[in-house]
Amino acid sequence: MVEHSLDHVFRALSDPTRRAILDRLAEGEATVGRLAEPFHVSFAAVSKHIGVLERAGLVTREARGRERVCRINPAALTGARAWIEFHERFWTNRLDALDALVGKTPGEPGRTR
Amino acid sequence: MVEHSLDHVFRALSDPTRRAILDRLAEGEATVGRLAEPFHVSFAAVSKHIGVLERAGLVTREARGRERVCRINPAALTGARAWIEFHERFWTNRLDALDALVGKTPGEPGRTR
DNA sequence: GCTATATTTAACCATATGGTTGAACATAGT
DNA sequence: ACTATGTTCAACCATATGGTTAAATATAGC
Repeated sequence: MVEHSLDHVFRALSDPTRRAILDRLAEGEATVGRLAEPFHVSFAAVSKHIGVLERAGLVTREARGRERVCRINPAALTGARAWIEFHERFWTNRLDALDALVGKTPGEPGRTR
Repeated sequence: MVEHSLDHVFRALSDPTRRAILDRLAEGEATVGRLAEPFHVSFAAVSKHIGVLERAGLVTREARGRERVCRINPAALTGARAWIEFHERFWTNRLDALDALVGKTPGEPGRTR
């Protein structure tokens, strides 16, 4: 429900390691330790990455004993998807409309007016 | 067409100024100069931002005389949207399935087993 | 050719990012 | 209580980012 800032969500998604962490989390919840295993970076680095994901609202960390269990929060993605969907559609329509207006089949490069 | 790296696309979208530039471009093509007007940042800064968007494949710059006309390239968004859609759906299904399995209505925090 | 305009490039600055290692903290297990 | 384990925090480093201003480049127009 919290409004997850597009800034943070997009930023979080822009790193391949973080996307891989999300991929892994998609297979089910996991502790930080297990999340770190497949990556060649240090434990602390993964912890930081998870921090970024957490701040973006994409994952939650729950203390379970001395471990921290991470889970995914799909809701945090809806804002980002909505933004993209809207613009993708809007732009495409716009460009189609322009092309229709000009009656343009692509390939008149350098039209100077 | 070109495979626009998710890294670059998400990164480009993570900045509010750049998203605003895209919004503005959605209203139609515009020169760098006109794009820079509404923003309080310097001309060069906007030029750089456009460079980022261009490298991500989100906009194209075409030289028209001494001006550069920027246009939007919606196709560059499809990869990002696909990623989000897939994961959003996948995760949601997963979590639903888990909840169904456990017959769990949320609210048993700190379950130690 | 000279000058004005549009844009990029270069040099620079402050801060953020992603990475490291090692210390600190919290809990499990003996 | 002690020790081992899981995780975070702190300090640090290199590089990237977003911003600036000033110089360089390219074209338009006289």
